[in-house]
Amino acid sequence: MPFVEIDVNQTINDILDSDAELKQMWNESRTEYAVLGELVKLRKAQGLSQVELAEKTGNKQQVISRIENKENSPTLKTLCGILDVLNYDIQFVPRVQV
Amino acid sequence: MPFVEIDVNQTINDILDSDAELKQMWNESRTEYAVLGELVKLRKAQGLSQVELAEKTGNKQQVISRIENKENSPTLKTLCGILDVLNYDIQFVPRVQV
DNA sequence: ATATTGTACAACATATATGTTGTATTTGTC
DNA sequence: GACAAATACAACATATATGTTGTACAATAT
Repeated sequence: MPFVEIDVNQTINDILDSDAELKQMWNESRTEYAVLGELVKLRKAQGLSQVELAEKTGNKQQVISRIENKENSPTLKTLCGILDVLNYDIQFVPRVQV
Repeated sequence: MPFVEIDVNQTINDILDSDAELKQMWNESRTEYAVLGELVKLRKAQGLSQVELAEKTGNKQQVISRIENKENSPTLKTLCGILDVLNYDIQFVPRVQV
């Protein structure tokens, strides 16, 4: 099969523009998913497994997994517990133009 | 009654140092409470009432109240919904020395 | 004083996050 | 392939966030 170049973002935008309801769902979860993606990066950057992180935060590996896989939306309490272990803080910053 | 100068932080530290269990609770909620405090500031800075913010986010005024008063720990979904309305993003930053 | 607005509180139902246990699947290494 | 570690999945119980309605309380303005 020959290579086919696609612009993923453009493709996503096309799809979203064709479905208002889907677009709303997308926008509603964009911020949250970005945060969770960062969280996974932080854990891996510190060489921690889900099991290790779970032990340090007093959670279960399964809980970490569900959060990282966006199956659950963690409470701020849980999120802060994780960030405490990773030695990170949360900051609110004015949104920049997308 | 004459003025009595006290160092609030020192007083808090003294109390916490005398009760290990209390100290743990304090540390566990410090990060979360700081975040929620910022959230209230952002809302007020934009001149929004709890009712207005609730309408814009699709939540109830009572929910906003419980979050701001630290009675509930909001889900990341709820938090991001609020920040979307306030036009703010979440950033993780390495913790600085307290 | 009355009215209005903003916020807090209370009780209960529902939705969802977490706890728990067990296991399956993936990934990497030998 | 065999093995171990890491991660994902599944089912169920419990804890807690949110939805909902009603109301109380505080502050402010008229």
